[in-house]
Formats: sequence, C-alpha cells, structure tokens
Amino acid sequence: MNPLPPLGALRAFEAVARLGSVVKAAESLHVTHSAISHQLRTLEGFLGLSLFLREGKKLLLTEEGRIYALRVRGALGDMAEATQRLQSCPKPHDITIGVVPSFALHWLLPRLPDFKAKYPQYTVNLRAGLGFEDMSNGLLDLAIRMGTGNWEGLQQQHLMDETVLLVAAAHFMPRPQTLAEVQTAVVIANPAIQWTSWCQAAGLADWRPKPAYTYNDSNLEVEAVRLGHGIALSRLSLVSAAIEAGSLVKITEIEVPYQYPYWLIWPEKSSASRKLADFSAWIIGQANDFVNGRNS
Amino acid sequence: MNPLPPLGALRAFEAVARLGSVVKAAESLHVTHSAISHQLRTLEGFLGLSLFLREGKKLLLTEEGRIYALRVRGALGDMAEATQRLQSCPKPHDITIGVVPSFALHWLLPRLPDFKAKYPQYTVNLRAGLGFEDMSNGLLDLAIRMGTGNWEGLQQQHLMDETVLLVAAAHFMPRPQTLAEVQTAVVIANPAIQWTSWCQAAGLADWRPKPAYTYNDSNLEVEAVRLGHGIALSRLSLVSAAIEAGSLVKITEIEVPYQYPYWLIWPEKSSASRKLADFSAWIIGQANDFVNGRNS
DNA sequence: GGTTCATGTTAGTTTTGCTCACATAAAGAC
DNA sequence: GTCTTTATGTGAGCAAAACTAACATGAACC
Repeated sequence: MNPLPPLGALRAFEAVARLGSVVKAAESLHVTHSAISHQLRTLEGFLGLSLFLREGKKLLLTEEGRIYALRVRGALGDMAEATQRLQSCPKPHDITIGVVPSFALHWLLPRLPDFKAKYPQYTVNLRAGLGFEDMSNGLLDLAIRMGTGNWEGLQQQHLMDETVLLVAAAHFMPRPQTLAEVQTAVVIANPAIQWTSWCQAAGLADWRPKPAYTYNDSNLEVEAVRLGHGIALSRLSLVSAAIEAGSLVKITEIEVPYQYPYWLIWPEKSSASRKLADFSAWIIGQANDFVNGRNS
Repeated sequence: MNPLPPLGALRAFEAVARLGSVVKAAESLHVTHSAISHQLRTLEGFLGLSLFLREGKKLLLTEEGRIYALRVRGALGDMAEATQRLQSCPKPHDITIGVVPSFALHWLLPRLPDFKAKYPQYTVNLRAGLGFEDMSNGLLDLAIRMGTGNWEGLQQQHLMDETVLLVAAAHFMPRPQTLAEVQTAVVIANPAIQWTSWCQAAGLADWRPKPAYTYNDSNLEVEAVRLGHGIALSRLSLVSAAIEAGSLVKITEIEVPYQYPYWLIWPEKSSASRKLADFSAWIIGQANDFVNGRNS
C-alpha cells in the first residue's frame, strides 16, 4: 500500500487549512474552488476519515486535521525551501543581477553585449524587480537599486546619479516650443517623480501639471511617450539612447537631479567573488562613461 | 511561480537517489523504469539543473543532488509518518486486531459473527500478519500471536494451547488406515511443524516423513489437504471446523501439543480501553469453549 | 424575500503520468 | 572479439488524474 496520498491533494489541503476557505485556497493555488473541493474529497477518501467539520458553508478543521496540516505544512515548506536553495546555489559562471525593470530595459540591455564581449565566460541572468528579499535569500549575486543608500545588512556602492528632463516623441504634434506651451500639453506623469524641482528650475514655481495619464511603471511611461501620447518628465538614463537615436526629443535643456541615485548592492556576507568584481568594475566604467558623456 | 516541482517527480527522484538505480527505483515504486526516467527529466527541467552525473549507464548523484535528496527524503518521510499517525489514531468504535493468517481464516472468522452480535457497536478490522512492528507503531489495538510469550515491551495473556494431528480429506484415497500405511502416504509438510513428538507418540520414533510438498503458509497446507493432495500434520484449531463438517477426517486419534500456544498481546502503554476488555473477554470465552469441547 | 457567497457534485475536457516499443551503450560472459 | 545482458533515455499513444464549467444546495446578509 502507498504510504502517501496524492501529494497534490496534500498541497490543496494545507492551503485550505491555512486560509480557512476552499475559495481562498483555490485563489492561492490558481485553480477553481471545484478542483480544491475534489482534492479534499480524494484526500479524505484515501485517509478514511474527515479532516473538517462541515457546518453549513463553514469548514472547521478537526483537531486531527489541524495537527496533520501542521505536519504537512512543515514538510511542504522544507521541500520548497530545499528546492529554492538548490535552484539558487551559486554557479561560478553564472552571474545573477537584480535590476530596476526600466533601467534594465533602457540602459543596461543595450550595453550588455559589451560586457559579454569582455567576459564571455559568464552566463548573465537579469532579474527584474524592485525588492530586496531576493538579495537576502541568496537568489542574486548583486542588484542595482535606486534610493538613498545606507541599507542595513547590505554592502553598497554608489553607481551614478540620475536626472530628469522633459521629453516628447520626435513626431509628437503640437510640440511645445515655449514653457507656456508646456503648460497646455498632454502630460504623462509617473507618481514616483516629483515636478517641484523641475518647475522651480523652469521658473514655473507656482505651476504643476494636471496629468492626462499617470503610470507607476516607468517602462509604460517611456513607451507612451515614444508612441506620442504626450510629454513626460523622464529619467535621463531611460531616454538618452532614444534621444541620441532621434526618436525622442528634449523639449527644453532643463535637467534637474532625481532624488534617488543608482546603487550597486550585494550581500554583506558575500565572499569577494571574481564575478562580483568583474561585473562591478565593468558597470562602474559604463556608468562613468555615461555620466561623462552627459557632462561634455 | 510554483515553488514546488511536481511532487510525484520528487518521490521518484528520492527513490533513485536512495537506491542508486532507475530500475531499482521503478521496482520500489511499482512502475516501469521509463516512468522514473521521465520523472527525472521533468524534475531536472523544472529545476534547471542536473541532479546526476551520467557516465555511460551509471547514474551518480551530484553533491547538490545528494543534499537535495536528503532534504526531500526527510520531508517525504515526515508526510508519510504524519499520514500513518493520522490513520492510526484511535477510533473508539473500531477495534483493529492483528492475527496469524491461518488462525484468522480457520478459527476466528467463523466465530466473528458471534462477537458482532454481542458487541454490535464495534467495527472489526482484522490485519493478517505475523510481525510485531504494527503493534509497536500503534496500528493495532491487540494481536494474536503464537510463541512462548515473555515478549518485551508488550502485555500478554495466554489464550490457548494448540495441538497437531494427522488429517486427510474425506474423499482422499487411499486413506491410510494403519500407521504402516501412513508411512507410504503422500505427505504435505509445513516446515514450522516438527514431526518428532507425533512420531514418538505414534510409536514411530525412528521414522520421519519424506514430504511430497512443503508449504510454509498454513493456509496453503490446509487447502492442499482439503483438495486431496495428501495428508498433513495440521494444527487442530485450523482443521477442527472442517472435521466437524466432515470434509476432513482424522487419520488417527493421536494428538500431540504444538510447542507454540496462542497469546493475546497488546501495547504495554495501552490505556485500559473498553474495546480491549470487551474483545479479550469474548475471545477468551471462545477459546475456553473450544478447548473444553476438545477435552470432552 | 431576494441576493450574495461558500461548498459540493456531475459531466466533460485537458493535462499528466504511465506503458510500450525501441534505441543506445556499457558491462559481463564465453 | 563477439554475443548477451542490463541500464538509461526517448517518442508515441493511452489511461488516469486533475481541472473547469455548470449547476445545486444552503447559510448569511441586506
């Protein structure tokens, strides 16, 4: 006799036990409530006993069910953790980098072939995201994040500052020519970018745009600008390549600092690995070139 | 993303890791080696790495695979143990009895309706087997075993003695009439039964049968006798009902003690449960009736 | 009393896991 | 050295399991 029930049924059961509801468990596991209901029925049939008291539409774990759920949860957790640990174990020739999605798309991606040419032995894994937990749990070799630095438990090095400027698509009509016309243009705003400094620098201290669109994802913002949907106060690193290519244009030469520069971060406990050194040296060089190109 | 691979694949992987071979893992899990091979491929695909080094037809675990297998084994073991514990938790109205298979078939089964009539509230679960581990791990309420008693860690009570005698099918021809004819009859022997005492009691101290068949399973032995395949020195409790019914006959009235009587055993730590008391009282009464019927 | 929400069930569909058949190659026997 | 045995891997087809859709039932809420 098989000492284990169908393992999928255990996973369903544990989710119901933890969340208190077939519907919630279904949502959690991305299946219909009917699938969960079937799994519970299969499991209880296999075990030859009920794991829940049914009171109308309420499901209440029996005491035996509660204890079983704790044991199953522990075991499933162990397997998941072992799986994650296995998948994240360091490979000397892979380098896994967490990056701000927009920075990855517009600044890093076009430059990566240069890294690859200089360091052909590395497999480069980009992981788009904004969080820090993948750094803590060992899934990343290093990350590029925006902020003010001073993150606890991480080593960090300033990579480069960022600025923001007004941009539009080259084909955008009517293209604002004066600050007065800027004030009547269709604006695409990003809630993460404050207009205060730019308005002051432009001599429009008392004016704030009333955006036609707000996008919290910078990739959406930049793409909307590129499509000619409006103008935006965008980060230079995201638009500089398009400006050089001629598909976007600066509306004015006014640039102001963005309050959150880019940082390289890596685990405090990280051994001084070769790949960390290689990538850091390369990207710092690239950042310096970018900044110097901007200032000449 | 699902943090767990297909759990069936983990089970397959763990078996290969433990047994060192796809073929052995397949045997262990009662599937073809092809199923295991597919599961390994699925798992390695999910994980994005190899768990084994393949050298010709050898499979060698990588170091990462070895560590992962240990974690998975622990987790699967926890689930299996939790499942078993859940399934074996005591139910007040179930009584689970471990019984010697032959005794169950020939002695206990015919009497169980009497128990059921007297104690209708119990669900009776018979578990045929000879071992003691199911007693230790809480799967049984009590057991009937043969032996000399004095088992450590168990409470025990002598149930009844056993005797052995020569029997044949009523239709068996030629039926031995004399001890001389016994010596030329087709003999079905059970390795667990010594002829020494019987031969001495029969005045044939220098004779031992050369069996045409030996069966280590008493059910096979008794059935073979019933089918007229030969004569056997069988345990009385197994054949008495058939003798009374006329399908088997005693070849002689010579009966000698069997060296291993029947015992009731139950866990030392067992609380004095009602069902234990009920069943013990009943079966001791039945055993006494059987023995008294034999002696009158 | 009507509506909403949760669980359970049946029937049909989709996916997964399995077997079968075969391929390949290494190890063992002669 | 050749033949046989044994192990692993793969593709195709089938069966079983898991899933969804639709509906039923009943409790809770308005």
